[in-house]
Amino acid sequence: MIPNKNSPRADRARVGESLRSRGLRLTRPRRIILEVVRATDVHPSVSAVYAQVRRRLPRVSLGTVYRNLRRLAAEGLVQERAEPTGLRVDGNTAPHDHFTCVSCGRVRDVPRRGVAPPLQAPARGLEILSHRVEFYGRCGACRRRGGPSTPHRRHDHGR
Amino acid sequence: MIPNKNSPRADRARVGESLRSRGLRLTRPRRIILEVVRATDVHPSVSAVYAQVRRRLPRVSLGTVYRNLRRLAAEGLVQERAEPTGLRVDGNTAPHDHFTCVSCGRVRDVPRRGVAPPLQAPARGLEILSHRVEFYGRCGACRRRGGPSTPHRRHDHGR
DNA sequence: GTGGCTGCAAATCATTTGCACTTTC
DNA sequence: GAAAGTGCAAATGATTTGCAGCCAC
Repeated sequence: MIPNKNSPRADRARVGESLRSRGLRLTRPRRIILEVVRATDVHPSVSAVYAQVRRRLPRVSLGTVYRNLRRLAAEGLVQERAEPTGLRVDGNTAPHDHFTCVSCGRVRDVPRRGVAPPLQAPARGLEILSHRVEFYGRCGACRRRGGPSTPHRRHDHGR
Repeated sequence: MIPNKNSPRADRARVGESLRSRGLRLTRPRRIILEVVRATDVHPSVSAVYAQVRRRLPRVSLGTVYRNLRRLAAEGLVQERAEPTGLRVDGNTAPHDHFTCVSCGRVRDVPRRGVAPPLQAPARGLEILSHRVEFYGRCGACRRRGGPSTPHRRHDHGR
């Protein structure tokens, strides 16, 4: 929801730098796609990204959006999230966890607490490189709106 | 991998009970689907489930498998997992976490440590009902096979 | 008996891909 | 100028759905 508070100019410079530093060609579609994804924290679907990008670049194709998101994810510049409804993108590269409201379905970032809680292996022989934590529950708004949980889409904690 | 160690007879009884207790009709396809999912911990894809069920009931349709998995998930008898490759099913209803090997791609259950570590809200105003933890790293076999990580499918921690 | 469930086939939706043309380096 | 990237359209794959008949209750 809360979009990036930095100036578009600064963002653009930072985005260009991110791309260049990974040896990615700085094309117009690519730059705009990354800017769009970084400017939000709502974990947009691919078509949402497409729609946004299109505003600035009416001739982009959906295929280009997919290709670039995949590439950007491979370079670690964004994270892909497979949700039951389809692929979504997370432009927040800082370590953080997620909270999904089972009532309205919205996903928001929450700070990761404890610097690196589960780094030791949860079972023998496993080498842990990273981990993710997903919380499920009801957000403030839905809780206030009262009543028992009214699942958004099946009470599906299974992405 | 390690299939259910209980006798098929006992499983069948338990499965029947699970279904009946939720007011679900005990149909042959439904019962077999649940048995199949419960008999493994490899988080099979839908078509893997389909293939297994088909062995015992050659005329089932893929549609029936989908419909039932969705229904069973809604009743909390299985968990659906959206992976980048498609829907997968987790028949383990006990609380547990997951480990995904970034090298071979296999997902295995790992015990949840600490009874209920993150029950307090990670941010104000949120009511936490449940949570999931996913670990990523390399499994014993892949580690032994040596060398630096060779991602299975893009080093995608994003399900 | 009848409502829920099924098999089948067709429909839908997301994602990927081939190719000729642009653009970046 | 060459390689990488793009737009477009068609292909692929996964999942859903309509419908007529079947089965559990």
